[in-house]
Amino acid sequence: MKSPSDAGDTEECGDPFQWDTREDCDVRQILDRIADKWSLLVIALLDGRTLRFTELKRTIDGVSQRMLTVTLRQLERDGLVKRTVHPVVPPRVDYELTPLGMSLHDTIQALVTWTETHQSEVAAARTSYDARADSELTNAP
Amino acid sequence: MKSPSDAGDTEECGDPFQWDTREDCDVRQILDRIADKWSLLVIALLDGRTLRFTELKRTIDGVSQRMLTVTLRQLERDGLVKRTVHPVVPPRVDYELTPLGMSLHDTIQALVTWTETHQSEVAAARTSYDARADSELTNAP
DNA sequence: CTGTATCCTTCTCGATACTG
DNA sequence: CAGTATCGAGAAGGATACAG
Repeated sequence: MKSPSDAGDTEECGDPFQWDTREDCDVRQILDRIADKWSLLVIALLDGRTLRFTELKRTIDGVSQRMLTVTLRQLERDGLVKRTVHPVVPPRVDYELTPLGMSLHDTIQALVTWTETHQSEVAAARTSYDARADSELTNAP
Repeated sequence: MKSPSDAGDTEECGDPFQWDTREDCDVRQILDRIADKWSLLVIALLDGRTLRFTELKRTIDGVSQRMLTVTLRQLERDGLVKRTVHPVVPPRVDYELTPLGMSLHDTIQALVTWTETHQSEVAAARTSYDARADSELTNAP
């Protein structure tokens, strides 16, 4: 079901169990990029609207100016985000999703939704695991 | 500095525009974890089957023994992967998705599929971006 | 306002060696 | 086979200053 051999690509990822696990594969490179902490948040936030640099920075708690700039540049380079500079003073730069970015947004949003839905289960699992590891340390020094 | 001065701020992740962007939010923590490079691959590979440690290591090109161990421990702690130790010699440890992990797998797989489907578009966007940046450099301002 | 450039700390990650 | 432990290189990331 995950045969990547449809884009006329030269990658020999025909094996459904092996697909793109090689490091030099394009899919791996792209996956590493969009699976990025900040990229995920930016794409999730640019949900059908335009935001300015400062708005993004203010909304994403904890992001530094540098990392936001770097992230936006990467997303722009990958064709996921469109950057519009308005020649006014003070400068105004708008960011919005491209059609490609919008198609990715649906998937990203599904990931966010899953996290929101199952966060209590994950938290419970962590507590359980930590308790178990703790008792093992006590019982078997 | 994890005090976002939320004196009267409510933990309201239901807001579609603000949701979980604060760093101390559980969703952010979990998102950072599952958006991890290796976690993504492991979950994608454990698609309805059981794999041994060595099988995973051999399949995921480029992963070190250390990172695979760390990743698997995290996934086990989060309740996404079940680890089964068989008391035999030589040791045999099986890894498989838990029901919670399976529910996440669907979303992860969608992300992988998106990447496979759109990798050529992303590659084209990168080429275009690089060419544009290059010509700007040539056009010495 | 929206960056770029620089320095510097942090911490991930890989290589290696060793254990049950 | 399946880890654990340790260490060092190098990247990631934050703080700051400054420019357009």
